[in-house]
Amino acid sequence: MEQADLAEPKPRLGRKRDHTRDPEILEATLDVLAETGYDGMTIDMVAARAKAGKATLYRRWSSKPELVLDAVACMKSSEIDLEALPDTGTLRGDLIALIKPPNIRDAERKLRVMAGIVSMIARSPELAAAAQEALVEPRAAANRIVFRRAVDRGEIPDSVDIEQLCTIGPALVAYRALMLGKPVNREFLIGNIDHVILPAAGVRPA
Amino acid sequence: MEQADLAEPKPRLGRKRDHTRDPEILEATLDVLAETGYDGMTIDMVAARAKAGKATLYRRWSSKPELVLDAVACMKSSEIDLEALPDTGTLRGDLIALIKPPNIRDAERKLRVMAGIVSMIARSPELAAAAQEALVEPRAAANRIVFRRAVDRGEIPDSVDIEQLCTIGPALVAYRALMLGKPVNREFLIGNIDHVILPAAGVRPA
DNA sequence: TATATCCGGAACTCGACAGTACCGTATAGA
DNA sequence: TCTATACGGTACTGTCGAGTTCCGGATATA
Repeated sequence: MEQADLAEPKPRLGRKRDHTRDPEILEATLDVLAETGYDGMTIDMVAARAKAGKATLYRRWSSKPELVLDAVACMKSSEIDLEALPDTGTLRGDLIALIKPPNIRDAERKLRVMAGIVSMIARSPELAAAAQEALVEPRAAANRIVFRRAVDRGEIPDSVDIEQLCTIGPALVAYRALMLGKPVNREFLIGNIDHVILPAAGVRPA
Repeated sequence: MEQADLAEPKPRLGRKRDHTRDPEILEATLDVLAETGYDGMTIDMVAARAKAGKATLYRRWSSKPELVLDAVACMKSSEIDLEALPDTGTLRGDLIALIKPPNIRDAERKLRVMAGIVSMIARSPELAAAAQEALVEPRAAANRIVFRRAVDRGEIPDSVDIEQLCTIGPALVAYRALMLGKPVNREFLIGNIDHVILPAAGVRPA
C-alpha cells in the first residue's frame, strides 16, 4: 500500500543532521543577542561563535527571526527548580533565599536578552509570547509559590493580589538595570523585599 | 587685525536656516522612533514625515545617532509642570491627581520611544544620559515633590527612602507595558498606588 | 562501494540604508 | 541685482548583512 509516508517522517538517505549542535547554536545566538541586540546581531557572528557554518544554521532555521524566536523559547532551561524552592518558614526568608549568585547571573543574562529584543516585541506577537514564557513566567512562577505558601500559613492576608505581588520584584529589577543602568546587587534586592514587597504583601515591619 | 572671528559666530551670507523647523523634525524623529525602533527608523522616513529634504536633516545633524540623541534630549518639553503639581492634602490624592489622560498619553509615547532605544542605551552612554534626563528624571521629580510634602506634613515617616519610592510607579508601568505587553489603564495605576506604593510609603491602609 | 546528505567554510547575489551630490527654487545680505 | 546659502526632492555611492551556492571532506544507508 505505502499509504502516505505520514508514519515515515524521515526515510532519508545520507549523513544525518547532528542535533547535538542545536543547543550550542542557540546558546551562541543568545550570547550575541545579549551583547549586541537583535539588529546588531548577524548570522555570521552566531555561526562564528558556535564554530559552525552559516549554511548549517540555515539548514535548521529558515531565517534570522526564526532562529531568535527558537533561541528565546528554548531559554527556559537553566531555571529555578520549582520542586526545590527554599522553604524557610517565613516569606522574607524564602524571598531572600531566592537571591543566590546563580539566580542573579541567570537573571542578568535574561535582562540583556530582553533588552536586545524589547523593540521587536511590539511588532512580533510570537516573539512576545516566547519572551513572556521563557523570561517572565518562570520567575513569576517561583514567586507565586512562595507567596501562596505565605497565604496558606496565614502570614499574609489572603486578600492580597498574588499576581500583582509577583511582578513587583522583576519590575523593579528590570527598571533599574535597563532604564537606570544601575547595578542590581544583593543590597538593592534586599531593600526591595523589605521596603516594597513585604509592605505590599501586608507584612508588619519587624 | 581681524583678530579671529570668535566674536562673530555667523557673519554668513545668503538665505538663513529656518530654525523653526527643528522642533518639527525632532518630533517626526520621535514619532518614527516610537513606531519602528532605532534600527527600523530610516532618515528617509523622518524626512518624509517632517516634509523635509534629507539634505536639510544632514545640514543640521551630522548623523543618525546625533539626530536621535538630540530628539531624545529635547523631549522633556510636554512635561508635568512642577510648579503646578496637585496639592490635595493627602499623598493618595496627589498621586491619583497625577493620573490624567494627558500624562498617560505622554507616558505611553515615552515608553515606546524608550523601547525603541533600550538596546542602544547599553552601548551609548550619551544616549543613556539623555534618556535618563528626558524620560526618567521628570517623572521622578514630580513624584519626589509629592512624597517630600507627605513627609513634611507627617503623613509618612521620614525614614522612608524617597528615591526608591519614586521609582516604583515608573518601574511597574514600564514592566507591564514593555515586558508584559498589557495595557496601562487607570485601574492598574490606582491599584499600584493603593497596594504597592502607599504600603511601601508606610501609609496605613484605610 | 556508490550515493545522498551532512559538516565548516568561503564566495557570491541582492536589497536596504547612511550619507553625498546635485537639481531648480526661494530668500537673505551686499 | 548679484551672490551665497537654504529649501524640498531626486539620484547616486558605498557598505553591510540576509540569504544562497558551492567547495572538499565526513558519514550514514543501500
